[in-house]
Amino acid sequence: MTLKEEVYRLHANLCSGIADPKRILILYHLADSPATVSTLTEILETPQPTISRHLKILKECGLVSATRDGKAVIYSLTDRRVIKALDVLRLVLVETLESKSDLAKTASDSLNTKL
Amino acid sequence: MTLKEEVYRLHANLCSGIADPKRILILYHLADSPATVSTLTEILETPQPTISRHLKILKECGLVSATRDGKAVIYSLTDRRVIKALDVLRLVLVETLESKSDLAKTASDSLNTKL
DNA sequence: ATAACATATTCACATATGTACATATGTGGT
DNA sequence: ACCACATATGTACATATGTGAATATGTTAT
Repeated sequence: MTLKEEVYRLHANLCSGIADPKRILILYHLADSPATVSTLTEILETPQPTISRHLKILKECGLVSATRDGKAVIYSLTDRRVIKALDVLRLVLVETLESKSDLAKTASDSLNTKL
Repeated sequence: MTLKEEVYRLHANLCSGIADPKRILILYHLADSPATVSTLTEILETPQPTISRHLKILKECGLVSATRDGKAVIYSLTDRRVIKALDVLRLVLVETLESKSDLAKTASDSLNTKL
């Protein structure tokens, strides 16, 4: 594999880190403020092991970082620019959807307030 | 599924559109200029059916659009902001890698010239 | 050391994804 | 109609990914 291919593979790997609905939700929650696994488990109403595994993936991508505080492990966003990039993609998504279905219309309404 | 979940699912689907090395390469090539399937097949040295499939996925995500010109089908980038977002992610990736391995150093050198 | 809590990992399973090969569809020229 | 070229699709296969249940690891307090 050439260096170029390797770099693009790494880039793809980073992108696959943000290619899951739960992980996007996690990232947006961490954008507001750092949080523990328990907190995210409650907020996302998802089993704790599932949250842990998603966080592990995000950490391996370098998207989040973890610090231990006693029993709890606090996860926080490594770089806020990732959220900026996600917002751009979201906007493009919304504009694409707007020219399609009814769901899109409703979805874009609910999203425009956040962007 | 709630609307919120649905929107995040769609967002994740868009992200998975850019979560493959070959598709990222395709997007960057289309960023330079529109191209046909044949052209991309030659440039990426990848079987034509594979290229067609990747383009289909990118089209379904709304990331590229296709227009037919005689026998050829010309694919082009739908929205350049996607490249902007990818560049941001690439930059974050490079900075993350810089604090890790030797590959990272070389990779970041070769990337810095492009960003 | 033990108990209680927070987080991480293992396993088994279903589903999704990428690929190559062969083949089908579509388009223009003769 | 036929042929040649460009693109798309069907099939089969290997690999990757997400999930829940059970369990393991780590941390603090007593």
